[in-house]
Amino acid sequence: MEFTSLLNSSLDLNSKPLRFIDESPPPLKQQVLESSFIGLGRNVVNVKEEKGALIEELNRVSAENKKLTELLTVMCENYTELRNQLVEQTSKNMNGVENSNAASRKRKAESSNNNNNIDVLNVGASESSSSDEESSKKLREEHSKAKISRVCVRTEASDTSLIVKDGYQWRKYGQKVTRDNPCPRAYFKCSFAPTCPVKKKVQRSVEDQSILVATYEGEHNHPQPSKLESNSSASNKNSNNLGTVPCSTSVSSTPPTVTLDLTKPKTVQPELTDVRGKLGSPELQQFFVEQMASTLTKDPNFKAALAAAISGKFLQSNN
DNA sequence: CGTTTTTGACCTGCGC
DNA sequence: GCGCAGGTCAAAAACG
Repeated sequence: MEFTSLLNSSLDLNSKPLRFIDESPPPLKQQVLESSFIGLGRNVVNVKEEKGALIEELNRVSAENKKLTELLTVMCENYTELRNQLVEQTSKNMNGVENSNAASRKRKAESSNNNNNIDVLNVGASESSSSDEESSKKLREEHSKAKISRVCVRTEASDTSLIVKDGYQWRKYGQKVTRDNPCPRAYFKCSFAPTCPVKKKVQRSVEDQSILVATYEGEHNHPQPSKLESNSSASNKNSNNLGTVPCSTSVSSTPPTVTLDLTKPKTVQPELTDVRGKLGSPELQQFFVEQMASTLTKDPNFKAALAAAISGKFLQSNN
């Protein structure tokens, strides 16, 4: 079930379509022109009626504008609050809570699965179900060495780079074209600390090439560079990373991994619908807020009402 | 000049 | 043992 269908973002603010934009000027001018051909007395009466109607309309628009402003304020507050919760939660995870629950998955399954998004959501779900004792033993050894997590990042379609801004500093050490994906896979090592064992693989999704699939192996043995920089300097040259802090922390959270859009914060993330069952999780809460904002901004009625309200406000202030 | 990226070569694991 | 595919190395190039 599509979330957008649950949320009727159309506030019906435009049930009485405003006529300040596009439509209104011609009728007004037309009326004025027409009235100029009628008797002078009657013209004055028309102007007065018109003025009254306009004032009434302006009052209504002002009320709507106020409602909208309040709604937006509440939404912004909720968003900020949820975002802070997410940052708190994820920063806790970063401080070692996650260490006790090292996610694991089969390398073979990882490479053989073409559907990255589905893989992402199922990561770590059935790792120990293998009947092969030897392979599971190997897996356990592998898992004890490195924790693997995945994250999908939506990028601009025109963006051909394999760069995922997650707040860390990476050095590319290789690139390879894999068999099941025509897009090359890039290999990165964490270059912030020389001893940091974390590696990252980035490859575009086969199905949707605007989605970058980043696979992280291992855990950072140093704090996140972007956080340090943001603490030390306000004019951070890597200011892009600041916005991705909550996202990058979720990168290293335990699976299921969520898909995050680092470039379009308000874009709908359908992948998240599969984890909808986790009501109350910070990711989901943020998703809902983003979903609402997205739906509102995409709704033509909302836009029209907002534009009308703003123009109405201008007209009112001019009067 | 130091760092990062590129890219072909090489290594390793796995299936047959 | 051979071939294939994924992963890594390292020299050269590019960049700031």
